[in-house]
Amino acid sequence: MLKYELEAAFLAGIIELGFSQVNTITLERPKNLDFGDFASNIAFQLARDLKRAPVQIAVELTQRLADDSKLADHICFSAVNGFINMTLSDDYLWSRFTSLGEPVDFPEFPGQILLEFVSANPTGPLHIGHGRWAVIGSVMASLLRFVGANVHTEFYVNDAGAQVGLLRDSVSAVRDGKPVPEDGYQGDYIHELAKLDQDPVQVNMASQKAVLDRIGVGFDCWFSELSLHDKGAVEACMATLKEQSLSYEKEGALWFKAQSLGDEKDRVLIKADGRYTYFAVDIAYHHDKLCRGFSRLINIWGADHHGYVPRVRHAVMALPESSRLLEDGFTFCLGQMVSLRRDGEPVKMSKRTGEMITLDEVVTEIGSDATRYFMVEKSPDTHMDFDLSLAKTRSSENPVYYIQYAHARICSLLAKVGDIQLDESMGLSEPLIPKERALLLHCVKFYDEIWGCATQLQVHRLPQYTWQLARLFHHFYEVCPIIKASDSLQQQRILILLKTRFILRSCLSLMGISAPERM
RNA sequence: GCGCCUGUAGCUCAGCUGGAUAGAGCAACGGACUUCUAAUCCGUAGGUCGUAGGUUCGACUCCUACCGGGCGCGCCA
Repeated sequence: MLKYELEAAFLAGIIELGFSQVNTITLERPKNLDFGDFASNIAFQLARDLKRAPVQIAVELTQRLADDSKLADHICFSAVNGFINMTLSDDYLWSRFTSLGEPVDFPEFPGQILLEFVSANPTGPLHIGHGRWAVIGSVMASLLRFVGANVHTEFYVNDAGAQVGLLRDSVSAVRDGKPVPEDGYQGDYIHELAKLDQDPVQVNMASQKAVLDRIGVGFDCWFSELSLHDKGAVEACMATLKEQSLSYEKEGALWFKAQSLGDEKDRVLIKADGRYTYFAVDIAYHHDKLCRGFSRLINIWGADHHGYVPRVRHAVMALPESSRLLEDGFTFCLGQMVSLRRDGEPVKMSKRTGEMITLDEVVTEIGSDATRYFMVEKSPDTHMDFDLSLAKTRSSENPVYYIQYAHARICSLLAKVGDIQLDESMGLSEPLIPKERALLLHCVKFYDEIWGCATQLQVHRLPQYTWQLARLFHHFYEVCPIIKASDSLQQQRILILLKTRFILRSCLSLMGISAPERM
C-alpha cells in the first residue's frame, strides 16, 4: 500500500528531525494535481507547539527532508503555503505501477466478522430497498475478504413470527374464496401464491433467493428464526437475561431493563399472551452469533428500523458473551430508503396493499450490472431517488457502460497487438506524459483505496474510484497511441494497458459487475 | 414533541482524519470519427455549499439555534 508506506516513512522522517511529539501522519491527496501527488499539513499542526509560522516550518522541513531523508530518492518535496507537497519520481511511480498484481501485505484485519444483511421477512417479494442492502452487503463482504478479513455472511429469516402466520392465513383465505383477514396481505402476488399447492413462506423464500441470485448476491447462511425456537435458544437467552437481573415481570409481561442501560424506556420481551416479542428473539439471535464465536457483528439494516437499534445494542452489550466482541465490534450500517420513480412520478410502495415494484422487475428492466452499480454508487446515508425510466433510457450514457467500455477498449487493443513477450520489470523507456502519469498514479493508489473502503465500511467509494479509473483511461486512450508507437514506447504502453485492466477487473469483480471484452 | 438521516449547479449525487481556486454525471449549447471501438474526447455555461451565529491560522466538513425533506418513536414484525 503506497500511501500507507509513505505515511510511515514520512512520519519516521519527521521524528528523525526531532519532532517526537508527532504520533501519526495522514497524507492527503491534493485536489489540484499541480500541488503534487500527496501532501502533508504537518507544518500547520506543529505551528502551535513551535509558535512559528507554518510557512517557515514547511520550508525548513522540506529542505531537511530533501537533504537527509531516504524518501528523497523517490520523492520531490516542495513547500507551498505551509503545505509540504510530494511528487513521486516517474521511475518510482513506474516501479510501483509495474509491480501491481504482486501479493499485497495488508495490515491484519482482526476478528471473526458476521455480516448480516437483507434479512427480509418471507412474506413477499423483495423490493428495491432490499436490493440496496443486498448489493451494499455483498460488496462490503468482498472488500473485507479482499483485505484478508474473516467474514461470514448471513440472511436472517423471520420464519416463525406472526407475520408468516398472517401470510399463510391470507393465502388460505384466497384459496377458500374467503375475504383476507383484517391486516392481512393483499395484492396480486397473494393470488399467485394461492394458486400454488405449496407453503407460501417457502415459495417466497425461494423467490427471494432467486432474485438475489440474479444480482449475484449469495449468503454463507440463511439463518432460520424457527431453528432458534426449536433448539430452545430463545428460552435460554431469556434465562441469561434473568440471571443478569436484566429482566422483570410487570402486568403479566416480561420486561427488559433497557432504560437503566440508556434506552428511552423498558421493553417487553414476553407479551402477556405468553408470546415472545420480535425483540426477544432478536436478542437470542445475536446471542447465538456471539456463542458461535464471532467477535465483530455488522448489521446492515434499513433506516426504517433505526429506532430499534439502541435497544438491540444495549441488550446485546449486556449479555455476558459480549465480552468476546472487539472494541467497536458491534456496528450498524443503516441504509436510507430508496424512493422509486417512473417518468418522474413517485411509485408508492406498500407490501400490504401489494402496490409495489419488485426488485425482480427492476432487475429485468435494467439488468444486474446496472442495478448493482446504482445501488452501491451512493452513500447509504442518503435517501435515494431512483428513476426507473431514467435508468433504462439513458442506458447508453450509463456510468456502468462507461466503465465497462474502458475494459472492452483495453481488451480490443491487446487483441490487436497480439502476443508480445513483455518484461514486467522493465524500466521506463520514455518519459511519462501527464495523462499517463495521472492514470498510473490512480492505479497505484488502488490498495490504499480498498483498505479505506473496507476499514471504514464505505462501500460507495469503490464505484467512485472505478469510474475515475475508467475516466483516466479514456483520457489516456485519446492521446496515447499504442499500435503506432515505437517499439519501446509500445511495450511501455502495453504494460500500462495490462496493469490498468488488472485494476479495472479487480474493481468490477469486487462490485460484482461483469467485465465484457467486447461491446 | 423526541430521536436518527439529509439539505452542495436545473436534476441525481461526490467531496474520506477540518486544509490550498467547491467537483462529476445527466440535461443545455458549441466542437472532434478516411487515424488503436465516437458506448469516447475537447470546450462553454451553470454555486452567497438550507439560514443565522460560533470554534479555528483555515469550515461543505466541527458546535449551537432555526427552516425544509425522509424515516422512526407498539405487549407489530
